[in-house]
Amino acid sequence: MSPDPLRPSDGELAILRVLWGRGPSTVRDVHTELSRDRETGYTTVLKLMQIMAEKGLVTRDASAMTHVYQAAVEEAPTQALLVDDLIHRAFGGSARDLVVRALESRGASREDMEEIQRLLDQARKARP
Amino acid sequence: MSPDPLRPSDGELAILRVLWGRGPSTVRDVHTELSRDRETGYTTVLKLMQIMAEKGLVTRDASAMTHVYQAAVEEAPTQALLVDDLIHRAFGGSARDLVVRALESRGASREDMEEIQRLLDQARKARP
DNA sequence: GACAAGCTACGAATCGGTTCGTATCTTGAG
DNA sequence: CTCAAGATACGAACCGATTCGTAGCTTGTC
Repeated sequence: MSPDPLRPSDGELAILRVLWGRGPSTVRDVHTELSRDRETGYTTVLKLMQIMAEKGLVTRDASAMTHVYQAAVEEAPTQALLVDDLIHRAFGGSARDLVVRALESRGASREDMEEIQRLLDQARKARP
Repeated sequence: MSPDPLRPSDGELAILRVLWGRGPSTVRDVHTELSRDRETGYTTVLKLMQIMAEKGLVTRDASAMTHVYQAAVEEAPTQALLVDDLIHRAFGGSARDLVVRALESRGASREDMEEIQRLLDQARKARP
């Protein structure tokens, strides 16, 4: 029986994003990267990554003294999981309502909208 | 100095959604409504709503013995806050990427897409 | 081989969110 | 008035996530 797909916490997600971006990395790599944004202790990151390994969010190669970690979950499905979660928690299950809010957000530029337009056209053809 | 806008937790959001839907409600109203989905104790909901009142997420009318609570934050801005939060935590700030994932989600029907299409057209006219 | 630097392991403290038991108050029915 | 039902208040426990100090293990350099 495989465990339910895991919902990464805030800290876990931050680490996953580094791993997705950099590929296999050491704790130091991740810590250095995260330190650009937040002040955070080295052993804090280490501990978190150890826990993530236990949970199956990352795998690690411990053959060398300095372990090398790798994301064990893919970016797209994880994002989809989080989006789905929010859709249910805050939008009563309506993906449309979430998209509406996202487009209202100041984060959505004209180019974004054109990109989305294109994706919509594609989706329509694929799913007529 | 007004406090930062509050990010409601899971439980808080569930309660807010009831208040948004029902309008001013008693603890019992909310508890009854929530009990459709989850088994949850009455005093648990009570306590949570008391804390939310302290935080300013809800207001309450305590003039009668049975207090009446009301959402103190609006639905749309709160949703926008949560969407923005997710955009930054999981999508590196790209609203577009979030929308893409949302549209891929099984939750987005053809009608949703058409609705979104319409919204996009509107948005384009408004923001040329 | 001894040391310094860098690494992992791990226990403990903390924190916010959540849950619930219990005490106390209010009110309507009899 | 008395009692039972139902409400609020509040402390305490619990839980998962996070943080960090400290101990102990490698390894490269001299």
